[in-house]
Amino acid sequence: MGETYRKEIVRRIVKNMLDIQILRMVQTQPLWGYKIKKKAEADFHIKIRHGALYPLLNSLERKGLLTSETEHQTGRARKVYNITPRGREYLDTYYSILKEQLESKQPT
Amino acid sequence: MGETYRKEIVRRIVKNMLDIQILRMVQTQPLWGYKIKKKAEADFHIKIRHGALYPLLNSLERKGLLTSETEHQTGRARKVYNITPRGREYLDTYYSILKEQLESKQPT
DNA sequence: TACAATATGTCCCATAATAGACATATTGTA
DNA sequence: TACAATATGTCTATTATGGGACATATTGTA
Repeated sequence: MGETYRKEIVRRIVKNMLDIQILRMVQTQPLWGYKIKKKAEADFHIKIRHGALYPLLNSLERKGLLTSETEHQTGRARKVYNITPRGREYLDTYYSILKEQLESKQPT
Repeated sequence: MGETYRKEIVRRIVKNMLDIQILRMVQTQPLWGYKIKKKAEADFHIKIRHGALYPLLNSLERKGLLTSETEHQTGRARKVYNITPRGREYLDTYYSILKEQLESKQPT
């Protein structure tokens, strides 16, 4: 069927909205950078560079959309991220705009 | 209410998916560049540079997502754009990915 | 003892994107 | 007759982005 452009559009959305995709993943379950990388690569079939991901995670924490706790149990320390109320607000706003796009309304 | 991030997210979507927003507008009614600029600025409350818009419209036509007919009636000639079956396919794929995002599914 | 995998971080350079100017043409209005 | 609005187009200098290297640390395995 008409899935010619699927890969291209998914790629564009993940590339430009990677922070939002991270919020979506972390909302489902707390995750750390390395796991987010692996999960995003598996889910979206695109390559995520860690050199871009870790600075992004740090900036999301600075913006108050994520919080982190360092876990020392396994191997090298992991920074496990959780979504904050602000992060949920950001996601909810995103979802409400998507709904309007689907209803063919222009965001106001 | 929680609309703190609304402007920012709309801006990001329109900036990164301007071609898709153009397809959405043109699907509703045939439009020309100047009108698309004015409509996008009114609907999304962002500034659209014509120096970016016209090359984008030409590339959408080259890709077969839009077709144009030149109208000579009024003032300077207008290139009135219509969406093509390919353009509709592109939009439909976009909408199906948005639906998956809303259902919290990962695109496959 | 290497090497692969896990885990997080910075930095640079080449390429890509963007803002804004330059360019032209028509119509209506002050 | 200017000027604003309509209408479409290109070009360049600056800015932003991205790929990939450099860096370090731990655990498990061949």
